[in-house]
Order: sequence, then C-alpha cells, then structure tokens
Amino acid sequence: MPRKPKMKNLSPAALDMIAARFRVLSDPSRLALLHALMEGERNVAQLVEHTGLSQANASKHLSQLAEAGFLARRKDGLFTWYGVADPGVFELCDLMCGSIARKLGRDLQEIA
Amino acid sequence: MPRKPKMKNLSPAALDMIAARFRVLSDPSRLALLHALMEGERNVAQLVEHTGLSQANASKHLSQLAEAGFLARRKDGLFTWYGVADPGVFELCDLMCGSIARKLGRDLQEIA
DNA sequence: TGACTATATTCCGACATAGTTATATAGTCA
DNA sequence: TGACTATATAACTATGTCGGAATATAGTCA
Repeated sequence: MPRKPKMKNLSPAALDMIAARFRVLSDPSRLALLHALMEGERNVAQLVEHTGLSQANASKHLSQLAEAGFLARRKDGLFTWYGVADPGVFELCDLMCGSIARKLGRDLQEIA
Repeated sequence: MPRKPKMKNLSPAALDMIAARFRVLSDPSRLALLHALMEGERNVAQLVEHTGLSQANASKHLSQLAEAGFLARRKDGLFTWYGVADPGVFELCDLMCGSIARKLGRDLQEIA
C-alpha cells in the first residue's frame, strides 16, 4: 500500500473554492456591509443609508455575500432583511487585521 | 464629551487595506504556492516544479505574497528562497475551510 | 384595478488582473 | 572575459470586476 503522505494535498477544485470565497471578502464595499451587520439584521435601505452605496450596488454586493453563505436573507413584504449567517466571517476579519498589525510591526522594525 | 460609540468604526482606508490583503489570498495559484511552502523554505525553481506554474507567473505571484507580508524572500547567489513570514496565513485558510464546510452543511440541510 | 415602493437585474464603460512571451538583471563558473 | 543560469520585469491579450443608469419584479395600499 502507498506511503501515507506527510501533508494533505489540496485539489485544484478545492483551491478554487477557497480562492473564490476570499475574493468575496476582497472588496471594501462588501466589508463595509458586513461591518454594518455586526449589530444585527438590517434591510437594504438601511444598509444603503449606512454605507453610502447606491441601491443597485448594495443589492449586488449583498447578493454576493449571501451567495457565498456569509449572509442570510429574509424577505418580509417589500423589504429584504440581511443578517450574518456565518459569524466565522468576523473571525476571518479579526485574523486578517492581526496579520496586518504584525506586518506593519515588521515594516517598522526594518526602518528603525 | 461625545458618547462612546458601541462599535469601533472602520475608516475607508482600513477597509481598503483589509480588502487588499484578502485579494492576495483570492487566487488559486497563490494559494497553491502558500500550500507548497507549509513544509518549509523553497526556491523558485522548486515551486515552479511543484505547482506547474510558469516561471514568470510564479515569480509574480511570489512577489505579491511577499509584498503583502505573507512570505519572506532570501537571496542566495542565483537562487531566491521563499518562506512563510506570517504563519497566521494558514490560520486564515483553515478558518476559511471551516466556513466552507459550514456552508456546505447548511446547503445540504436545505435539500434534505 | 392602478399608483407607489423596495429590491433585484441587466446593460454598459472603465479599470484591474492572470497568464504568456520576450527580455532584462545579476550571479556563477570556465 | 564570455557562456550560462535563476529570477525578475515589461509588454501584451483576454478575461473579470465595480459602479452607474435604466429597467424589471413584486409586494402594498388606495
């Protein structure tokens, strides 16, 4: 029987999936929408008001976030309410902020 | 004095920084390079061999990863050795994989 | 029913990005 | 020195993405 590999191999398809989800988080407008939803569910008009995005633009970004599974939508009459479906997304952002802090610290060391 | 806000506000510049770093992780070729470096430092030729990327393409992706602070470069004669500068990048990938697993689980529930 | 409202979608132009090919840079060795 | 090697960069093309304007879709209410 073949030797057990030291490290799990990631298939190209898996890499594509992971990359696609990172891409959803790689836009400041979408991050602003996520941030605006930390305190709880909001509808589109509220998010437009809060972020300054256009209605069409906000709607598109919200759809992408929901499609990726970070947000959940709930329709109530004319309104669509968006809320966080996977709180793990905030852990991701926190980790990224920590990574940025470490990098800035290292950059500072280089200069000093 | 002004009331202390419930939640820290993120400046547009901060959102841009975070988004830019997520963008670096949003490409399967770069994820493959990162994955190939989990076991330790490698030079460009080794990474080209391991990933199947072209030399020019690999070099560009490696530069981006180093620029973002995820990788460190070390030159030794003709060779350039790349290694992980911030292991936090693997935590980010692990978290993202967990998030994918949760989403797939939820999608499964919907069908069942 | 028809006017109105909230949200989603389509179309389009501007710009960014990934990959290839060719070339530049710089270190090694005869 | 000159031939060779490893890596980086430039130029180009094809494709992807963002945002705006206009329009479509549905739900509400008179």
